[in-house]
Formats: sequence, C-alpha cells, structure tokens
Amino acid sequence: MNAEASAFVGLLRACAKKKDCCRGARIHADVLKRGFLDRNSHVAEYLVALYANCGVLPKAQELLDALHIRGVVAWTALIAGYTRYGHCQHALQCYDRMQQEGIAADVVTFTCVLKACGTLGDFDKGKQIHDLISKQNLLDNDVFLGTALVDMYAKCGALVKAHLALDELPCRDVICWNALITGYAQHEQGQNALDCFEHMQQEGLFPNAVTFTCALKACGHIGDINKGEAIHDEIMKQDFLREDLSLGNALVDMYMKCGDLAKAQEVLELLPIRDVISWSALIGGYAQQGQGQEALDCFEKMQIEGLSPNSVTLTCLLKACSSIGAADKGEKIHDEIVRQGLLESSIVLGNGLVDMYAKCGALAKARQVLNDLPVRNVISWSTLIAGYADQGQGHNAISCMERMQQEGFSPNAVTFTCLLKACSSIGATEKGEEFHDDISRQGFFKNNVALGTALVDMYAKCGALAKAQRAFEELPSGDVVCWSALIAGYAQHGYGEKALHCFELMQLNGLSPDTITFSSVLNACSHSGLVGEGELIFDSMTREFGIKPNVEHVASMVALFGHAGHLDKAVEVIQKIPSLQSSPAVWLSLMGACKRWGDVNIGQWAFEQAVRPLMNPILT
DNA sequence: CTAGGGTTAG
Repeated sequence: MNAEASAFVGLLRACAKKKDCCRGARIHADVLKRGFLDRNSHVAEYLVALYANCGVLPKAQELLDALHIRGVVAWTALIAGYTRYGHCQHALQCYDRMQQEGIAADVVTFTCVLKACGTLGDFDKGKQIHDLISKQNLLDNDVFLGTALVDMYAKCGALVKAHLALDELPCRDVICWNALITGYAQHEQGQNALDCFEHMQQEGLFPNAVTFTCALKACGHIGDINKGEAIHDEIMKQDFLREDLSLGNALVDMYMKCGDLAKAQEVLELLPIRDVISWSALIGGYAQQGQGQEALDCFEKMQIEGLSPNSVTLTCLLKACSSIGAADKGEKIHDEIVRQGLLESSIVLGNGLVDMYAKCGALAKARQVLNDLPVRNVISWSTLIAGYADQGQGHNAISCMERMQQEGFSPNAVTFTCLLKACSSIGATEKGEEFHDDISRQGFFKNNVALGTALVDMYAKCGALAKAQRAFEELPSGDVVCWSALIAGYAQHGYGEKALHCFELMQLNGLSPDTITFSSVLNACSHSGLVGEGELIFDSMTREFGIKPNVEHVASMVALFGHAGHLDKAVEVIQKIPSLQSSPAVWLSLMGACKRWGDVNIGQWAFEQAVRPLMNPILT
C-alpha cells in the first residue's frame, strides 16, 4: 500500500472512531475521485468500517457487497455495526457469510459475535463460538474476549456456564466480574450477585461504579437494606455519585424496592445530578406501593426542574392514577402521551392506559382506548378482561375474549385467571368448566398456583364445592392463598365444620394461616354459630401467629357473639381495639345482634358510636 | 470489540 492510501486509511479510521459521518463522506468522495477503490481494497474496507460505525448500515452493507476482495476488517466492522445498532440477527447472518467465504474470524470478530448472541439470547450459537475460541486458545491473551464470553452466557441466563467461564479465565478484571454480577442481578439471583461482589473483593479487585450499581440492584431484589446501606456508605466515601448518574438512580431504586420510600426521596433530593430516570425510579416506587398521590407530587417537582416525562415515567404515572382511582389526572397523562405520539411506539404504554381507565372503573373508555391502539397484544386484551372481571361484568369479560380470539390472539395463563374470576363474578359455572378444560388441555396449571387458585375460587364462589374440592386436590401444589380460597368457599356457603377441617389440614401440611385465612375461618364460625371454636381461633390469631385483628375479623367476632346472645362479649371485643371503632361494619354487626335480641340499650349506644365519627366532620 | 439505572395483564 502506498503512502497516500495509508493516509486515507488513517483519516477514515479517525472519522469512524469519532462517528463523523459528514467528514467521512467527503473523504469517500475524494477517494472515488482519485479512483482508489479500484486499486486498493484496503481503503474500501475502512469505508465499510466508517459507515458501519456511524450506523449507516445499508450503505456499509452495499459497499461490502460490491467488494471483490474483502477481508476480516470489513466483515468485522459490519458485524460490529449491526450488533451495536440492535440488528443482531443481521450480525449473525454476516458472520455466517464470512465463514462461507473462508475468512477467518479474529478476536474482535468473536467478541462482536458473542455480544450479538447475548443480546439475542442465542445460547446455542454462543456455545458454538465458545468452542471455536477454546480450540484456538484465544482466551489466554485477550481480556475483552473473556469478558464478552462471560457476558454472553450471563445474558442468555446460563449463569452456571457464565460463572464457570469466569473461573477459567487466565486473569480476571473488574469488568468481567461486573458482567457476571450483572447477569445474576438481572436474573433475580440477588444473593449470588452479592456473593460474587464479595468474592471479587477477596481477589483484591476494587469495585467500580458499575459494580456498585449491579450490587444495589441485587440488594433491591432480595430486600437486603442493610447491605444496601453499607454499599451506600462506600459510595459516599469514594464520592462516586458526582460523576455517575446511573449509580445515583440505582441507589434511589434500591431504597424504593426495600420499602424505605422516605430514604429514597431523600437520596434523590441530595443527588448532585438527576434526570428523568431518577424521578421515574421514585415515581415507579410510589406507584408500586399504592401511594399514587405521592407519585403525582413527584411528577410536579420533576416538571418544575424542567424535565419531561418519557414513556417509562408515563407508564408509572398511569399506575399511580389507577391506584387512587384518579381518572381526571389519568386523562391529563393520556393527553401528554398523545401529544408526544408515544402510542405508535410503546405497546407497554398503551396497555398501561387501558389498565388505568379500567382500574378507575371507566370501562367504556378503556375499551375505546384498546380499539384505537395502533398495535395490541394479548396483554392489552387481558388487561381489559381483568377490568371487566374486577367490576363484576363477567359477560363483557367473556365477550372480550371472543373478540380477542377473532383477532388471532390466544388466551394465556393470565388471561384464563381473569376469565375464571369473571365466571365467579356472575356465577357462570358452566362457562368456568369450559375454561377449566381448555386450561388443562394446554397444561397451564403446571407451575402456576395463581391459576389453580382462581379455579378453586371460581367453583367455590359459584357454590360448586365438590368441584372446588376436586380441583384443589388435583393441583400440583397449593399455597396459603389456595387453601384460603377453599376455606372461604365453605365458609360462604354455610359449611362451617368443613371450613374448620380445611383450616386444620392446612396447618398439618406445614402452612401458616395469614390475615385472609383468618377472615374466612372466623366468617365460617360466625355463619355456622361455632362460638367456642371461633373464640379459640380469634385468640390464637394474635398469640400464636402475631396477626393484629382487622375490621373484618372483629366484625365476624361481634356477629358470632351477638348471634349467640353474648352481647357483653361482643361489646368487649370492640372495646379492646380502639383503632377499629370508627368502622361502621363493626357497629352494624353489633346493631344487628341487638335487633335480634331486642336489646335497646346497647343498640342505641352502638348507634351513637357508629354515627359519631360520621357526624364529626359535619359539626366541626 | 468488553460491564451499569426507571416500565404493561393475575
């Protein structure tokens, strides 16, 4: 290659590196003018690299296709470009073509191909590349390649393989540990991520900002706030927050996931720099915890700082509106979404809108939004079906499913869960049985306790208790929720003894009853007049299981005692728990008993107690 | 050419 050609190569490499496509194109024109492309394929290879790096992929591909002699540089540049700009499938196709032409891949090619495999989750292809690399002993002198290998396995979710690959590397640095830790954190194996975090430091390596970011994510997943705080201290000592936005955001998210919302907000307010993602983490956390108003307040503050919401922020805000039934605020968010034109690109956001209107009870609007969506999926439909089911509009839920099928979508396990709920809301046992058959045929009951519970609940609510019992027994596994559904079914239909029997069986199976189980059991006692049993169970609830009585528990006990004529005991239960005395349900239960036994005195007293909290806002 | 942050249906 002559001096002029190598000067062009140098210029093109510089433009490729800086992604300066404009200057690169001028050089391209110059190269053409002097006829270099005909005489010197090396210059042409770097032209491919220029366009690939700048993301002008069709142009890069076109140039490569036109070359008669093309080597590893051009192929690798194109593969790297496709991978970087998210066309990993194309990257792998290029790799295959390169192989067919007999061009040997080098470490850079392999690194890029591994990244493409990881992004696609293509384990088989990744493994095949790994074998090639091992055969050529390429891992001995290239840290980048080793990292790419660990990262590929980690992204495919093959974490044992990833860990093994890391162990076998001749030398390990922070970055390859980060790849593994990230993999564990992203696949919800928080403890393994934190173990690696320790292990890495035992090897004498210091965590950097990325390591801390991933470790914080892991803490959030397993709710380990102590570890999270320790990492927070370390970050402050090293003053990492000043230069790293992601790290601050991970910190906010960690406190949110660990349930310390106040601390999360405090951290955000003290961040030296924050962006829309920082606020989204906070808004998302509040929305998740059902604190919709706080989420909306954060949105105000974020806007005052001059930041605009993106589709993730808006998704969180919709959830916030749903949680407090704020359809008016939700409509404002809807307007913003339309203004930004986001419905075209974000199906998640569209589904969030359907959910918001549905949860606010505006089902006609939810349906209209769904109809107007440019793209829909099974989640869009399931959301609407869930909305109808929640509002007791079972018939509409079922007709939605029919329309969904006409559009070519098949119901999945979640859809069926909603549909079963729809059946229970209208007592549609026969339709429920049809769904039961469909679900069994498709094997959805395996590994899905929630679906099984919905089935038991459907039969139980419809009063088909023998079928509920049979469905329950056929489930591969049952948790507390599932048992509670069965117990509630027996309770509701007056089979108190059976409910109590289930309650005991459940505990014999090693499961501890929760608040809801006790609601059902006490309800069973009160419906069946099992005074002694109810009293014992109510007592054990706090003493043995540490569960504080709620309104439903107390109302059941008052009904139980009251029905049996023990008005004194009913009054006693209420008086023991002052925090529940503002609940009308408790007093209504007592007044019912007074009416039955003709006790005017207690009845009048109960009435006064019930009315007082209702009158206070009016009087003052 | 290698590692990191926020999000839809039960």
